[in-house]
Amino acid sequence: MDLIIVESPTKAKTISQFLGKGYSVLSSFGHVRDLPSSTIGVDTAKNFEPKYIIPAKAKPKVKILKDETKKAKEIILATDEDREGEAIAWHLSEVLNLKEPKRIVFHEITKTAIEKALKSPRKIDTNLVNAQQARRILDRLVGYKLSPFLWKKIMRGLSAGRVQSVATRLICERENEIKNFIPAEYWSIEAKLFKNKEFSANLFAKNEKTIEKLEIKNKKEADKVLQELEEAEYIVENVEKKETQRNPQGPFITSTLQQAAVIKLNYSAKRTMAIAQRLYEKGFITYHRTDSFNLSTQSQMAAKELIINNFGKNYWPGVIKKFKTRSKSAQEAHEAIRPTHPNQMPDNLKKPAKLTPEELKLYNLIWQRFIASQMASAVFDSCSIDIKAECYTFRANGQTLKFDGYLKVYPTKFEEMDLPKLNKGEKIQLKEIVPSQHFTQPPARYSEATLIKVLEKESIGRPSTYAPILDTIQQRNYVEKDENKRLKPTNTGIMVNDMLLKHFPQIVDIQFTAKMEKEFDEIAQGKDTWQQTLKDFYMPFEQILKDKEQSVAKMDLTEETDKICPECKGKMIIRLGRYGKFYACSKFPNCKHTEPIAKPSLGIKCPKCAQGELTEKTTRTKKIFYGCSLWPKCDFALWDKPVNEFCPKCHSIMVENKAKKIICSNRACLNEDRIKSIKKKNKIS
DNA sequence: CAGTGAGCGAGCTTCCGCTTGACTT
Repeated sequence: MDLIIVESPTKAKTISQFLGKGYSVLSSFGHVRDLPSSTIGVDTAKNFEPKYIIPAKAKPKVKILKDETKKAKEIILATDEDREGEAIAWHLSEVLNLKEPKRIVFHEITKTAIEKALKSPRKIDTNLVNAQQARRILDRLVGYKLSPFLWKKIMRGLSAGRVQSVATRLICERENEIKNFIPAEYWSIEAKLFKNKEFSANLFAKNEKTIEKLEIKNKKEADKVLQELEEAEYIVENVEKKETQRNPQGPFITSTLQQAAVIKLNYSAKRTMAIAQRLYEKGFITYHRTDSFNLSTQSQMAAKELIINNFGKNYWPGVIKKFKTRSKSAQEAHEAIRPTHPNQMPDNLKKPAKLTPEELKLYNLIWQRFIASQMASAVFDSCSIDIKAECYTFRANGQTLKFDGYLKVYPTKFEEMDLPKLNKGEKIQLKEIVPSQHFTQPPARYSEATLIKVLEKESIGRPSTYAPILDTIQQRNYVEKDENKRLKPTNTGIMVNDMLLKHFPQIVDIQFTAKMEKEFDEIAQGKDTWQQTLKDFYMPFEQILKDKEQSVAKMDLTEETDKICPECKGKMIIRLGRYGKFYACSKFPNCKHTEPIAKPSLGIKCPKCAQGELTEKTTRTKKIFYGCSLWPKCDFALWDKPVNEFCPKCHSIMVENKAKKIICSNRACLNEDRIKSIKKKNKIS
């Protein structure tokens, strides 16, 4: 029996179905070795020698692989064909002590692709492995050198890294643009016209021979134009008709799926990935962490058949549509995200409910996008009419849908406007002329969707990390979501960004990753060594770091207050401790008095001591809970937010749970209800 | 579920990219 090792257990399962008895297929669950997390694990003095360990989490998996390796005749490493996959293969061969490992690759999980791959094994690509090592070690050096710098100069627990620091920077800079934005006034002038039917045209140019673009900056200018138009005749100057096409977008890849799910379903990137994971495990979609638009020929033929059978021949474009990656850093180890069986229509999955509602919604989106990608373009009849009035030109634009094409399956918004049939020289009746004042708008804060788009464009982060990046910068409290789920920097985020921007501009440079990616490519092509690349980066970095540790002062984060210390009558100040801000006496260490900064009371008397009031508090891990203001005298506390109501049955205080339902805070009382309701249900069925 | 800062010095915080559970409500 031969042993094949892949990265994902679901992939292993699928492949073993294709191959049958002669093979055992197991998975590594991603990387099996890494640098230790407790120390830097890189000896910069010894040519950047890395120290790899098997993380505790990976140990049981590695043990299984070791045991199975002993039983197997031949070991075949079938990890993904990209930089990380090659490195995983190498780490596996090291850990499992493989003398001559066979390495195979495939880009689609189909029987033919795998059988073909098995016929042409190769050796592990050492250059590609070294490119990965350079990437890994660079990230470790940046992260584990800059973070401690921030601990020393700002406060403990902060972090910096090649990816998270740039993501934070983007959000901070957008906020600055918004803050510094000066709105500019401008005016538009619309003519409501009539010829057989009403339509409207916008003023856009003056002196049609020279075509000056017209900018109206204020009311005075607008009034002047209106005055000049008072006696004007409106005459058709030009009519242009043409057919325009709208082409379908490519099938989803991780980044575009996350963007569409935020916009169309209001799912966060994290939630989207969790749902996609389940769809993948249940066998409904192909792998969901990918940067490739490739589609298996099989799937495209299935799409063709489905399109022709369900919508008709004219909805099939006549050729198989292929989409190319725009991103230079794409590694294309997988297919695009598509339904594994295109003829599994979302509507047919509703009745015997194999999918949860959210799974079905996401599956539907993936299915539609994939099928649409293989469909014919939509066709519009568009028309542009120029109308002259005095020295001014108005333009009316119209379009009507002639053929819906792919829009039948993947609908997007468009406006239709049917203009009347007009001929050059015709005179048009003016109904009304409408001037309106506008102001230019500042750019919008990033949403998860728009930030991921920029990160991908700049080659920062990978499909497997877009969602975690968003989590990290929020968990570190650099960024938070506003009421519209848009990303805005916190004070901490701004502080850290300012510090990094001022002292380490080369690291938080938007281009930094792209530059390093070029270097990694050189290593992968054998044109440069990984040690030299790291040396070129690290030598100057180390020197700058040394200088900055000396020259940069620790930030003073204490704040003055009017509060007087009840013990020594000294002034109280606000200090920043491990668990956030607190009041401390300025006479410290002579006076050790401290007080927590209380959140406003909820106006509810403590049900336990009847003296204190309930207030919002936070645990050391920053989780919110509600406790008595007289702590430590009274230890009453709740996780859920209390409301000023009491349980009619047990008289405990009521709380609002996460589902925003008002329930009794007494667990025993609640359990009684739950048991009752379960019994009721059973009776009915 | 609840503590904090100085300094002493111990022990701890931290990166990115691959992959999924095992806890409990």
